[in-house]
Amino acid sequence: MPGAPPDPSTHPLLRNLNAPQREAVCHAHGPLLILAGAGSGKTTVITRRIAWLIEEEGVHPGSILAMTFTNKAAEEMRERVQRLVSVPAAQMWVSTFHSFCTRILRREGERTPVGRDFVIFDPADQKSLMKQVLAELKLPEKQFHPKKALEVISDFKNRCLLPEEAREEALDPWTRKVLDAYDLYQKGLKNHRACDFDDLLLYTERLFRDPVVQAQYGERFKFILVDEYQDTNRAQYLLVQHLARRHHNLCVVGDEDQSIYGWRGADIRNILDFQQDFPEAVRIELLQNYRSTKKILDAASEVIANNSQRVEGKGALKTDLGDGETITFKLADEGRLEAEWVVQRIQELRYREPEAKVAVLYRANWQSRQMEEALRAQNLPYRLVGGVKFYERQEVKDLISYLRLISNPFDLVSFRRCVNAPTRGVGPTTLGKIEGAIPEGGTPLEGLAILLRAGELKGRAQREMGKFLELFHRAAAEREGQGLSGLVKWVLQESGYLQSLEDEATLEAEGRIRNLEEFLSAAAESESLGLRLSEFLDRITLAADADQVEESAHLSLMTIHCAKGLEFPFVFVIGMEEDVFPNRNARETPEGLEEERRLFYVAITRAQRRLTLSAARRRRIMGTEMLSMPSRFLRELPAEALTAPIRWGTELYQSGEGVRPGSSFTRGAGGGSVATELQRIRSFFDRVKEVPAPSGEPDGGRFSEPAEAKDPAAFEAGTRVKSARFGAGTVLASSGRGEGLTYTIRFDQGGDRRIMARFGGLERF
DNA sequence: AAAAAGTGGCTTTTT
DNA sequence: GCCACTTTTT
Repeated sequence: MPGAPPDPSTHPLLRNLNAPQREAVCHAHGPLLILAGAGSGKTTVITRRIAWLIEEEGVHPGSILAMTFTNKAAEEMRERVQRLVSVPAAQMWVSTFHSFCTRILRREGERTPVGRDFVIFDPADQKSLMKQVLAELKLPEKQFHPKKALEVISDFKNRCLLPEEAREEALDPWTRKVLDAYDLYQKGLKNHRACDFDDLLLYTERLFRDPVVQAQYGERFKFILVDEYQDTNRAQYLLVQHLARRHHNLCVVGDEDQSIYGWRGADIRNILDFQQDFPEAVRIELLQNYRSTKKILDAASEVIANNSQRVEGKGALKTDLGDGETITFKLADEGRLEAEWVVQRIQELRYREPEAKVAVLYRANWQSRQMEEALRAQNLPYRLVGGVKFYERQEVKDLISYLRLISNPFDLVSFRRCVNAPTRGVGPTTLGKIEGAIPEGGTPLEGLAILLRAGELKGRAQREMGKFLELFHRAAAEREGQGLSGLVKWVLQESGYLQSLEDEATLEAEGRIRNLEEFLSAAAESESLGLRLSEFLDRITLAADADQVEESAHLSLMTIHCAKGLEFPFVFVIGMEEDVFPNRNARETPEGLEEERRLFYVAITRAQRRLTLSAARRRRIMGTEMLSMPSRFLRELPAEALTAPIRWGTELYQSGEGVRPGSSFTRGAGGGSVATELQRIRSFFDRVKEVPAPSGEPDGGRFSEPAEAKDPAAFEAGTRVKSARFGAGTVLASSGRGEGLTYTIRFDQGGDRRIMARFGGLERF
């Protein structure tokens, strides 16, 4: 209570906290910005602050709202708060933005276009609907990729713009066409009574524009907390503004250096401008790091110092954990060898510390494959996070489509899926008839019933469709009668889906049955939590990769995005190569590059004791052998980070201070433009063939082997060539042979092209 | 209509 | 290299 500050040595909620942490915990009223550096005990501070509000300020748990980005983070937060307080914390609203919005829309949903019994479309459903839309608009998929269109639409939605509003912006003709698709896509969603992920935020934000609704929820949530504030997009930002307008008790926690979701519409300015939004805001910096040793932290600081988009006047992270080990870097000749080397290091580590927790981190999911192969070869168990998700497997999606159609009969996408799974003799023709028979504002099942009554279906289709329709009639009763898992079991039996898999009697079908059994136990678990069908469906489509991280796993493989918020004593970051990390698509713009750098910062700061980086000179990407160049981020590491200078190509390469005199590498990515930076790297690459590779170099020395060395006339990767049409360039890779021999060439004037040897008129240059 | 065989296209990152 | 999509065969 107000008055003399509690004695930190006696109050349990302040025990073992440093000064700024204590300040943050005790701050109750008014806007608060907590800049929480990596490993600064953020979660402890957040949970204790909530506990403080409840215990010391007498705040009712039901008037506290906390937003996170993953379900796992939400659950952890709730549990930890519960352990600190004496009253039940169940009434606290702790959830992801998306779950929060779902909850609101299910209460207030009669005011949105989709009502309250909507389904949530996952990306696959979205794509399926978008394809229909594009076909209807006669937009060729060649120019209008469904995925691309959806991305553009998602950008608009994240900025809270509906089609009509988006149209007011100055747009190129292509985007205008996409807006037509947006319009029709929204209508399609409405017909399906469906929301996509972005709609959840968009509709809720619209709802809160209504002063009455805003007052209602604004009054209710007296204390609002947003975690990972740097990752909020415009819609989330506005949502929070609406809710906080009444009480101004808004606490946001974040770290602009860990903003890595710009591609999903996150706007780093939200956190950079918080103090402008709330001039009375108190700002607290948590800079004491309790996770990593000094060398790791120094490396992180040096790397991130190259970014310009940062909070002004923020201090640097400190640690008391000692200098620790030097960061090491391994350059392997080839991707497979890189993976094998990492596995070997892990085995050595295991020998000394059998219980050591290790993570292998990478930029993109495809990089896990070689690691997995190498791990399997050594029989090392590992846990893979992300990749092909459980709920995206074919058989699981099939089963879900039944459940969704039971839950929401307007869902045509699900209808299309389950109507012929297992095969019931319904092809495109029959499906077209059914869809044509759907009455205005009716459901696909009604359409089917009409068709059957009219005797339009013959033979197998007629028999099977009769049974199919009956299934859904009986489902209503089943849904009441038995629990969730009972319903799932019933659907598996009655639909004949399980039977058809059993009949297949293949190894693959067996695996699918096992997956369905796993799904069944997921349903049973949700049932025991008292979830209803629609809530269960929400839960599984809003489940994130990061939710399945098992902290108990001894060896985890995951993307850096998935690793955010986690820590491991031993961390490997693989694939430290240009075009892999930083990713090829991100390096073109300064913002993209800065985000990649933040991603690297996140990767580094996951490590507690030892950080190991690795790269490969050569690797197969998309089936073709590619040469790689060192990631520019390697150069941004402190000079001593690389234990010894290494050779990459013909250059002597060392981090921190550029390379030996005369090299094309110089320091300072922060300064030069992207173009000059690229030019530098390109010229480095071009020099490769000019100098003969030194021999006796333990790391191999040679820049590369020819990708496919069989044709005597073939150009090796790295060869300078001239094309009549495109001028001079450097061979990056070759594929195919004989007539089909094709080179990938990076031309000096810009752009990579694939050119067939027999047409290209290529000559050595 | 369903299964098998062939072709092209392309991969960040995810709630 | 893999997967989604298309064409061919049954």
